Amino acid sequence: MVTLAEVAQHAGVSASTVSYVLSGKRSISTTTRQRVEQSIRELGYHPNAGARALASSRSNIIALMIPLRTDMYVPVMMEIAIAVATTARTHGYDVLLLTGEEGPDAVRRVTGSGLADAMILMDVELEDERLPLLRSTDQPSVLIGLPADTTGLTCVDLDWSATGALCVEHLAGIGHRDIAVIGEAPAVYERHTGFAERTLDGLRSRAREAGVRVLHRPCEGGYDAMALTLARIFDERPGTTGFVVQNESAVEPLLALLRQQGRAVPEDVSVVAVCPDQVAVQASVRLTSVAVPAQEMGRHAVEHLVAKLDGRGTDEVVLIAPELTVRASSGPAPAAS
Amino acid sequence: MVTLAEVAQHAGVSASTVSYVLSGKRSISTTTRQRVEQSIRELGYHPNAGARALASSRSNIIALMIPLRTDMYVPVMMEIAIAVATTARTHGYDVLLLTGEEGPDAVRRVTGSGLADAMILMDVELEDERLPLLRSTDQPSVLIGLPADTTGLTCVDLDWSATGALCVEHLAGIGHRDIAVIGEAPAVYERHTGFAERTLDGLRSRAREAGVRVLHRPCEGGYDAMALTLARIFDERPGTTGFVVQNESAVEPLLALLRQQGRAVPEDVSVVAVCPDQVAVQASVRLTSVAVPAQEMGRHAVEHLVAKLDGRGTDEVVLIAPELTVRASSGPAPAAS
DNA sequence: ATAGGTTGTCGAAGCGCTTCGACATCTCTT
DNA sequence: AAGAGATGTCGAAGCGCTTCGACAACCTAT
Repeated sequence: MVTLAEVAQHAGVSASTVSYVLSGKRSISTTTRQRVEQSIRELGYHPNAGARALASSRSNIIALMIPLRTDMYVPVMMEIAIAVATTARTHGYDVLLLTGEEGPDAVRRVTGSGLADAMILMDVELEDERLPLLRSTDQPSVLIGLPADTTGLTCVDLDWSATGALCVEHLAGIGHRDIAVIGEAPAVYERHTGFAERTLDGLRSRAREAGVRVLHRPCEGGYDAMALTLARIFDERPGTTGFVVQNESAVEPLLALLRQQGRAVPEDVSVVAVCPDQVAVQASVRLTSVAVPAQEMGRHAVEHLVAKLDGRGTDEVVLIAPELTVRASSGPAPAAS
Repeated sequence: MVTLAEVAQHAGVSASTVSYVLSGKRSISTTTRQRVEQSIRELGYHPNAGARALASSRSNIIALMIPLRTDMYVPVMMEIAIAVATTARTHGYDVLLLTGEEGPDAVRRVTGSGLADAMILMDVELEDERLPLLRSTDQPSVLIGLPADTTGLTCVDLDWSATGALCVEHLAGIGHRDIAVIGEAPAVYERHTGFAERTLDGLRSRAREAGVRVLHRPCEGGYDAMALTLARIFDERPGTTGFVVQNESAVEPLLALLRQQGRAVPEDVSVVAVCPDQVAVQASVRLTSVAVPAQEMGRHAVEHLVAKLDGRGTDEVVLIAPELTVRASSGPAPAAS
């Protein structure tokens, strides 16, 4: 293992000079710099992470807490995680993967041990039990998701409320009066996950304004659950012509069941999905959808965090504006018969 | 930030004693141990990760390299990643998330800097460019996936060749003579990803033995691609009655298209999928499938790695035996008409 | 020509921990 | 009763780096 001292010796300078070449925190003459860089290359030197962390009290690691649960759409999580990792690298940080398993203790452990310089939390609940810890520490953090009380926190999220409103707006705008919302699994609501509830709020308040009716039903993914849910919906509101789906694993079942029941999309019923674009275009009907901007969320989170770590940056809530793309699954409501 | 020295002072012992209490590397009297543990708790002490890494040259971090690509089934990756992270924690390790982006350089960086004690590599290609580096370093590593040459490496993987064989066996056993294989996206084969090619090998050699015909077609996921692929298959082999699908995003499109064409599953055609059980049971037809044991792979990988780090453990290739579960998508081949 | 500023380099201290050898006590043997 | 072996504790060295203050050496500007 090559050390700084060896590089220094090889280049004929002192250790501190090598350190300053590496960090750029003091000016170094061009000739010296080049000599040092040459030595670094020749010896294949890599600074030791532990020593660096100890001396500088900076680990250059960002912790990412992802949930264990699988009741949320996994590809979105993954996409965020990957965006976080790659963005972090461009700023010189590595990413430590923490699962929800440890719960709030993980926050304590990471903060206390200096393992990471900062954290990103996913799957935030409205009253998340990690928040008090976060507020009481001076370690920078960013939430992906919005808790009930955001004072003293930095959050990045899609504007779910606006997302819900946008869906209703679109459907109401093309004449639908009875809208059913296929939501996430019941457990998601029971946990009071922010995004699910906020979407619903947005949906409902816009519906009130637009004078349309909304029926919300949580739904586990899969065909059987969807069949049951759908039956109940048409039972209760036979006039339903618009669907909003916020549950990726319910999308395909819904389309298949509608088809099976002889309800044509978009002639008889319209469907708007809240899902990544990739899902929307790969479905059996190209779906009108509001995109979940997973990459953007991950990137934003890291960039805010890095800003904070650099002493720039402030606590703030960044809501990404939703965008609805009209595709083949929505159209004018059929004339009431 | 509480330090070891402060704990020592608080407990009225020397720093080294506290260290030995923590590590258990020397015997400590019960009374002293308790006093120290008490102090640790009272002060809320957490050992500093950097200092520890520096002094012990052990970071207690395992690096996990996951691919960037999204042409493989993401939930499986995620499941492995989560299994790795949770299993690692039970052994006192944290997980560093590396994306494929950096390529082989990431291996150099992590090895050289002592950031991680060991690595787990996913998405292994037959001639993976990271392998030479891995072989030339003494840092323990485990591959999830099988390269062409495994000498000096430890690998964990599903026995894909046996998986392919098993699928054919099942279909041939219930009378199917013409089998079509819907594979992963073409890019996966072009990259020479081990699992895809091995499955195919297993499929083909067993087919030869069983005297059945196999037609393999790579397929991007989604409806349009699947429609095209399916049309070509029936065009070339109208008598096809058995399908093997190794591409989660083609499963549902396939079922929908078959239904649409009036081919009943399993009466007219049988479908065997290679996918996680969850996908198999959530599909519109409960699928006969060979499970991809994602969790098991992740767990195994970590356990082998930890064994190596503890000085136990050897280089070896662990192939997990595939298991086929018969569900509702496969049945006797229709009598030839 | 000289005070005052830059610029580039160095030495040394110290980050918080692990670990080794030393040593003081005990507890058996014989 | 004395030596041998456990057992429990301590002090000190050192892991590889960052960073601070010091100080030459070189510029200006007067």
